[in-house]
Amino acid sequence: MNRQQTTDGTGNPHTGPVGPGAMTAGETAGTMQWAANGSRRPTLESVAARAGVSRATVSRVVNGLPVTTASQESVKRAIAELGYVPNHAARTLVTRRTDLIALVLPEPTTRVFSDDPFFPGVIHGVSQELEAADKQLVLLLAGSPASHARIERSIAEHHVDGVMLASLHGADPLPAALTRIGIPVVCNERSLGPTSVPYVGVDNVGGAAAAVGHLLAAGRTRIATIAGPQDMIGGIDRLTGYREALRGLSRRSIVAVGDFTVDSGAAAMRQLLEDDPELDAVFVASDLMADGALQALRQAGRRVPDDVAVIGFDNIALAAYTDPPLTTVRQPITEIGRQMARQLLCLVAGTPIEPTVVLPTELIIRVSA
Amino acid sequence: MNRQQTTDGTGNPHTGPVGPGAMTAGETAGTMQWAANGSRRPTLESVAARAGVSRATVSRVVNGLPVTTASQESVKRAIAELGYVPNHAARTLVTRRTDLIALVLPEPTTRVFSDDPFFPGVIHGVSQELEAADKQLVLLLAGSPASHARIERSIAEHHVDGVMLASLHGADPLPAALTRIGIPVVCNERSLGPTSVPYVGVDNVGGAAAAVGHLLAAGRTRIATIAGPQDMIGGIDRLTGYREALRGLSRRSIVAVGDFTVDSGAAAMRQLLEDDPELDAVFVASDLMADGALQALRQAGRRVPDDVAVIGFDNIALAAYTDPPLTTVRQPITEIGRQMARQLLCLVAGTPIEPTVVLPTELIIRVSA
DNA sequence: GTCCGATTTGGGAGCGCTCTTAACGAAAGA
DNA sequence: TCTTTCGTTAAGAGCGCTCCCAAATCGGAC
Repeated sequence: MNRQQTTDGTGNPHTGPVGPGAMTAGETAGTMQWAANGSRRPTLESVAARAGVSRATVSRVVNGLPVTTASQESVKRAIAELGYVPNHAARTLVTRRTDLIALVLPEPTTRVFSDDPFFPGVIHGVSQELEAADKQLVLLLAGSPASHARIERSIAEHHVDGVMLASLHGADPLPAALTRIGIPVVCNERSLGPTSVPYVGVDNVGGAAAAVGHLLAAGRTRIATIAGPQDMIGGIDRLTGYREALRGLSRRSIVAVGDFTVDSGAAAMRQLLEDDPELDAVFVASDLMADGALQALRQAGRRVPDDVAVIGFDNIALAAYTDPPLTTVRQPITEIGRQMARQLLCLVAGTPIEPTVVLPTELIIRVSA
Repeated sequence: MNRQQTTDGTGNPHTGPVGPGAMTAGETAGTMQWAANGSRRPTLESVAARAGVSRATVSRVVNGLPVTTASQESVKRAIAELGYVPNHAARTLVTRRTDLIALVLPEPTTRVFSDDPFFPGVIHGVSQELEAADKQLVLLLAGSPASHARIERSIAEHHVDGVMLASLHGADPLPAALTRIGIPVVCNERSLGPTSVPYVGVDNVGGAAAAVGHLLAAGRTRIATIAGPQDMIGGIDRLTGYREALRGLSRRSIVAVGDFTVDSGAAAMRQLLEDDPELDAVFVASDLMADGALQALRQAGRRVPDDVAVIGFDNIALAAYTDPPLTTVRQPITEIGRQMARQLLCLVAGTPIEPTVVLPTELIIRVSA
């Protein structure tokens, strides 16, 4: 990392042959400087000229195709001497690959990166997998409808090789639009729209049912739920799991709906206490909402878990720090990202995949239930 | 969003003129389908042929350059009919712009996206600003040394127009390497290396001093600190602020060092209690470490804030939920991202900038001090 | 020494776009 | 009516790379 700046003639615009003698004594071989003197970066052509071979041969070396050892060596030396780096755009133009993978987060950005560690977790998993495949991650945050259009355009420009969609709302037209453009798509959770797209989901129903089962086993009798938004799979399926666990037990379901935020959880909890002051347990469809519910219960003078047991969903870091620490259903967030990336990479490579991946959830018992 | 699939001949490989009569009755003008029949996407050439003008004229329309109303209209119609979208790679090849901006996070990925909301916050700010400028965000997570090399290569490929570096450790060679490549760079906090790079920082010294001042004003006499890593500006400057506030008061400084994680904070706290059992206050250089410190104090049987006052730094969401809620120094994380992006966009556009931006910090008083 | 087959290499075309240059057409002046 | 001038448009030359195909080269067998 101690390269020195040189101003020799090798980086000049002329692309004619450059003899080996062109290097002056002051140069450090392998670390030549082409940016400093304002000249163009070296091209395949200039490397070829220096190595005394053709463009095609250099291209073969760069791409690891078979070449005789002799020319391989001279090419490699020329590459090192000139500091050649292939031009990404030129390569993309002909191969039609960009090695770019997009992750679309169609949430208002304020929600995406405020408290909810879901998206950071997904990004983490995705980037692990992409790094291994030597692809780059393009982050597309679609807060406004305007950016929705922008995303579609940017993808239509064939700017990326594949797209991951996380956390879709309702029958979002994006999966269908992207499929029509002919670009590989993988979703987080199944699509609610008419178009079916490969997806990676978690066992929301099973997780919710396990939570409610735990409450039942603890002898709770009036179990309410704070559901998530009913235009999202997570919201819908966790409510379904709650209902399934209660079905046949002649237990009435007591439902309020939130939008996965802390405030909506608190509001929903107040509503539930009003609807049924006798309730002794709540299954909440997200930890953030559960935190809001805990606050509301405290304000209402209910003790947790003595008076009311509370179970959340997600197992975010915050869950261990609420008062009391939150019993919750863990979903493997990082693994979702990893699996989405893995699936998409297969799709991009043309390898057939199992279009549906459902990851398990797990009940984490702390203090609140 | 209700396009229908058609299989007319317009999308065929031939690029000769296509008369207006080529559209069959079954087509929906403006929504033609070129991907479904496996043919190539329309090019400038095919749009030109259909509009009865030259490539150059279409290019002008696409780029908003002046063109007579007549040809403008026919071109726009042809673009709509063919569903033309410009090819990003081809454009990049000649303009040498990619409209891609990289954000490099040179942390072990596990730390980047686990509990620390610093990076999500920066990403949030950055993407707000980039969206406004119609640039795309490429996320480069540099966990291992191997990925360090990968990042340098990918940037050398002229894959992005500019780079933002967040949270550098020590004298990281990356800023210098990127500057040498000739690509605009903006850092988060000033560089510790020999190369000076434009940066956006926060008033770490002032924030730390304010925190310690608050402790002094509350009558605390033995004020310790848990410093951050001493190879990062945040770690160094917050320690400096602590020392400056104590200077001249003939107060001994009591220092332990952590690495910004919860566990290191707990360990440091235990060390401090051992070094000076009489201490009555701690300024901790990050909220995550402060949370660890709180746990350690609880385990040691010290009451907060009665026995020991604690102040953190960052004001992450968790700070409001610790036991007791944490008094801390807020730094405007999103604004850091926004400013970095704004600075970099200027640099990319060739506009001169003020190379140093320092954002204010603010003491948030809760319960712990 | 010659021939054939198998490798290896070089040249050329083309990916889709922008930008410069030159030709073109229309309007204005003589 | 003919020339001058201005604005518009068309054509062409790349940008740097990959890939195809033909030419060159090598090795071994006869």
